[in-house]
Amino acid sequence: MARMAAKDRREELIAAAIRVMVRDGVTKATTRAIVGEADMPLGVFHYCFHSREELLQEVITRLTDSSVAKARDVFAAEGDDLGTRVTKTLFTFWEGVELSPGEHQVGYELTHYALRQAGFEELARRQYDHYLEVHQEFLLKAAESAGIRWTVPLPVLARYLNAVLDGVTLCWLADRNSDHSREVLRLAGEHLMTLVGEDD
Amino acid sequence: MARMAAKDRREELIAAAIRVMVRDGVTKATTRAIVGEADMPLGVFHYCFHSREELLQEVITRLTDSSVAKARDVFAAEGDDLGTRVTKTLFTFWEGVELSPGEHQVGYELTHYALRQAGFEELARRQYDHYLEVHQEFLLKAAESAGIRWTVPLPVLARYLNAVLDGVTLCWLADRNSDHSREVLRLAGEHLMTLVGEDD
DNA sequence: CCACATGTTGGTCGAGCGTCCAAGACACCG
DNA sequence: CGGTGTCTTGGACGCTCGACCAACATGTGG
Repeated sequence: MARMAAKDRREELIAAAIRVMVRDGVTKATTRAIVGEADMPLGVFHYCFHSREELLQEVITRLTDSSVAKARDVFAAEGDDLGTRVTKTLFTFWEGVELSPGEHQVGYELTHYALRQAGFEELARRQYDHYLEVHQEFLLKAAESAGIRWTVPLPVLARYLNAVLDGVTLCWLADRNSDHSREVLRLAGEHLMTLVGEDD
Repeated sequence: MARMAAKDRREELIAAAIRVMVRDGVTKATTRAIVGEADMPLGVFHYCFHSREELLQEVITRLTDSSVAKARDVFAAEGDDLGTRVTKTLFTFWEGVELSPGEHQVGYELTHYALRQAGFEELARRQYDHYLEVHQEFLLKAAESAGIRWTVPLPVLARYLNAVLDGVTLCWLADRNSDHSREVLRLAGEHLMTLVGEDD
């Protein structure tokens, strides 16, 4: 095998682990499956990682960071009125779900894994802290640029938004009813538009 | 060990499996952990079940049936106006979540397990079909006894309700923010009340 | 009382798992 | 050139898992 710095190999292994998880699920992402995906000999694994848990920890943070970044890109669009901006954001998010369901599925699987693994609960908490933060940020900026304020406390509204997106995704992963899922998003978007007040 | 019909032993093993899952998670529910919880010798397991998957299948259907039945009990209350009835239902559901988080956690874990296990996807679909059906039933009966109709198609509204509950629960399992979770439920309840029209 | 069905038990098998290690290959620097 | 630190590799370990089975115990019906 070509000689490579341990740091670089770590990155490739993390990427390979994510690919395996997306394709086959978190539980199937064994050390052997991961090095197999990366086409490396087994011994490499524990030369680059203290333990399998260390890699999993890394995967969780990378994956939430990347999905947070992806979400931030979603609401980059300026120049629309509040209503179409909210709608666009919701449906752009939804496109992402339908385009790559595996990634979202892995997100949930990792959350539940972390909640059960002693010492990993904190990671699950941080995961949702980030999600809530992103949604709050979106709501704040949208309100600012539209010159309105939300009539519901921002943390609550962010949690509501997060809940609807998570809930719709979860249900769709099970029954794949795209039409109804989109209708729910439309409904939630319209609801948000009823929660605006005059700017203060 | 006292002699017992295989059918009865099956039931005890299923119950033991559920206890293990609620306490330690689905992945920890190994054949050995389950017979240990039921205080039976290991050999019993494959005398009562073809395979571990057969038991898991049974656990999934039992657990969704029981949570569906529990949900049905929640909205038994008659004699209130629509608003308080909706509120009461949401918060009774929420009490159940805070009282026994493990059960709900297991529900999600089993969904994701089923979605990954070849031949089990159908079970995940059925699980959510049942949930949606219960929510739809609630919305229908509530509307009937209040003499109103919903201005949104019932399947969509049921999915919306399901999404909010699932999403709030999932987020709370990670960060345990009860106050904000309840505020979200209140918000969703108020939203529902804006979706009523005159009876037709 | 025998025969047959049903239930009980402890041990064992092979596979897969995370982890570890010794031995070698390679690169860089004094 | 020799030495030192970094990387590579295949194999091996101890363990847990789902599954299986032969031998035995117990109940039931003729």
